[in-house]
Amino acid sequence: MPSEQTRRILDTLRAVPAGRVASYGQIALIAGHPLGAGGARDVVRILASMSEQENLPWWRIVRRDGAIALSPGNGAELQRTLLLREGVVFDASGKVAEAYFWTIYE
DNA sequence: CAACTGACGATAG
DNA sequence: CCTATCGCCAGTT
Repeated sequence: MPSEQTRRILDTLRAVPAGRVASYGQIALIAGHPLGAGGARDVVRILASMSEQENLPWWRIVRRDGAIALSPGNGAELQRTLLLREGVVFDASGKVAEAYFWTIYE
């Protein structure tokens, strides 16, 4: 069973609108986690093991610099495809433009 | 129950 | 600009 904090993260993840992306640290911050870099790890672990069973939009989570976090061959290609399908655009370096990052105000 | 595992991120060099 | 390190700790095996 997920802890209270974990559920908060799960909830925050589900709040990310389609066509938008969010960083691990951002999710942690919104979920009220001890932040910086440590909190992001929680998001990572949670997504890494529970994304499938929890019905989470794991593909909308990217690194703070906008790059896909997954290793190539481990789902990175799939993630990129899913995001493109939602209207997210990648720049020449294979990163998502900052403009696509989610903000809690909308 | 102990060990293992990381989809990160900030900072320093 | 890039690489290397360190911190962080729940969830899975």
